[in-house]
Amino acid sequence: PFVMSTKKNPQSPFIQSLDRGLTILTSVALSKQPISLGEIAAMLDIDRSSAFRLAHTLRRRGFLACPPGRKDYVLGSSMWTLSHRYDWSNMLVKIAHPELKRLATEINETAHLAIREGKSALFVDSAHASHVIAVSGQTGELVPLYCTAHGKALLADADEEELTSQFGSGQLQKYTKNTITNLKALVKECSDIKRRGYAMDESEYGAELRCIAAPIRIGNDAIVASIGISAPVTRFAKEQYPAYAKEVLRVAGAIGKLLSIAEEKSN
Amino acid sequence: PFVMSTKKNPQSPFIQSLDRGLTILTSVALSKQPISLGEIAAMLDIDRSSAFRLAHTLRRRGFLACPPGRKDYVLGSSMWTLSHRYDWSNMLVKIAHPELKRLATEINETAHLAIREGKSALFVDSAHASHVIAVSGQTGELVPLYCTAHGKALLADADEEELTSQFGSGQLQKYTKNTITNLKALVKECSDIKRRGYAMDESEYGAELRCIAAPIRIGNDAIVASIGISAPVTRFAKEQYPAYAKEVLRVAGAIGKLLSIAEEKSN
DNA sequence: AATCTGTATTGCGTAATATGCAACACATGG
DNA sequence: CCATGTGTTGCATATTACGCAATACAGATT
Repeated sequence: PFVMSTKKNPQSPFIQSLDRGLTILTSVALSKQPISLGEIAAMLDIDRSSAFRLAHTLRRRGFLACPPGRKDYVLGSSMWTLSHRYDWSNMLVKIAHPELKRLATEINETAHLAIREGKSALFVDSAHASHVIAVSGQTGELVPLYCTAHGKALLADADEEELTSQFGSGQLQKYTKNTITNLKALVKECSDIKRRGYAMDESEYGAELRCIAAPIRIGNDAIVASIGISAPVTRFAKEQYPAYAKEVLRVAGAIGKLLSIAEEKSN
Repeated sequence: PFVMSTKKNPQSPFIQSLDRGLTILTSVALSKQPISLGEIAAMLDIDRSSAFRLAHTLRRRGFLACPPGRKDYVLGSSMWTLSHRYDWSNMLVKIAHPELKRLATEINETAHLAIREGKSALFVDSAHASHVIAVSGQTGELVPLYCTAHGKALLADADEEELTSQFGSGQLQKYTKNTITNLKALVKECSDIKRRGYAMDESEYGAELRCIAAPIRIGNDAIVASIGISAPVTRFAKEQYPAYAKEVLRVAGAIGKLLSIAEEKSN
């Protein structure tokens, strides 16, 4: 039980310096403060000169930048440009659609896929069931975050501070008699959702409409989307929540895992 | 359509394999299609095996991913996570604020900094002049993209296809008698703005308000924000547009350059 | 099925490359 | 002014990543 040998691992050939560069990138991105060369060197346990050359290469390519005047590093513009040029929702839709369809078929109700866009949730895909009376929520529609199942699922990780900065501390707009209008109540609701894993919408935005949604997480961490099913209260009884929750959670987990097929296979 | 600069620069020491990895990352991000190993190898003019090891390392770290079933590469979840965890607007504000203040002082009117958030422009910072009657636009306020100077500046690069997918092909909401409600007209307006470099708001959203704004570009390319000045028509005459434009363009360019201090200094 | 073609993946020797050391530059603060 | 902490560069060495070639695997063609 000693020495972690990065020596012979025939399963995964990896390029040391690239790997180190990516470690730097990750650390800088996750840190709220600019990171100095010394910290980088210490973190990787390498010489300062090596750290400098790596950081310098990242800077040349615009992945890191130095705040004007200072000499430590922050994330550069390339990260912004690249991740914005890339059509994430398209990729999400492509990967998630089969699962979305399976969910809709299994429950036999309309299933939706949503992402966050500013203060709203945006439906980016849906799969309809055989029912004639489909739920209104169309692909492309924007709905408020604080009073829909998808929206609240997307907010699951938000704390009071974040919610306040998003919605202010005043009253929220009331759409139906069930709409949460109080920020404190919203904070509680979010923490419940986070613990429970899924969010419910008891006609809080659209009348006579019930919805259940779960956040889709990358690496069991960052929330990137939500998936759920909606139906008129006439077809979707309160008693069905537990059964539907099970399915929705399973599918949300499955999609999250699919999105994370970044890591190598098994070895 | 890739551009590789193979220029040698003995002054700046850079790590070959890291640089190659970043090139791969960039290419994959900018390509609409998944990229195969062969293409990567050809692009870098290296052996397939080397390309494989680089790509494999990127995949291990989640910067690249393979679409389920397929064996070519798309951008991975790490890029999304990292760039979203990072507080870009905060960095933008920090870097741009001194320039924003100088602009406000020079023109002696309120200057605003905005970013795009979904279908709206979001004011993230402002600098006020000595005038008592300040313009309403407060930091944190959301305004429509298609009928404000900041919004239109942020849309400058959008083509008809993108505008249609954002606003649909129907009529746009009319706020004042000057509001552009026709998509065709908006397309024309955007191309004019792109050519001219700045956008104007002739009381198209708020009555009796004039505004001029210019897009802030990273590397003279991607639009990341907009900067401009606003004032009541009683103080901001049409004749002042050219003079104000000059200042706004200069400041927008300066901020864009500051944001791009990713590259090395002078060498 | 068997073969073939193209691609992904792995082993290995070698040479190029990244590394640590040490010297140098540069700023900050005493 | 020197002291001390950074960031930066030159250089020799061995570690590292490279290309080659062999192997594995998948899809199409016969």
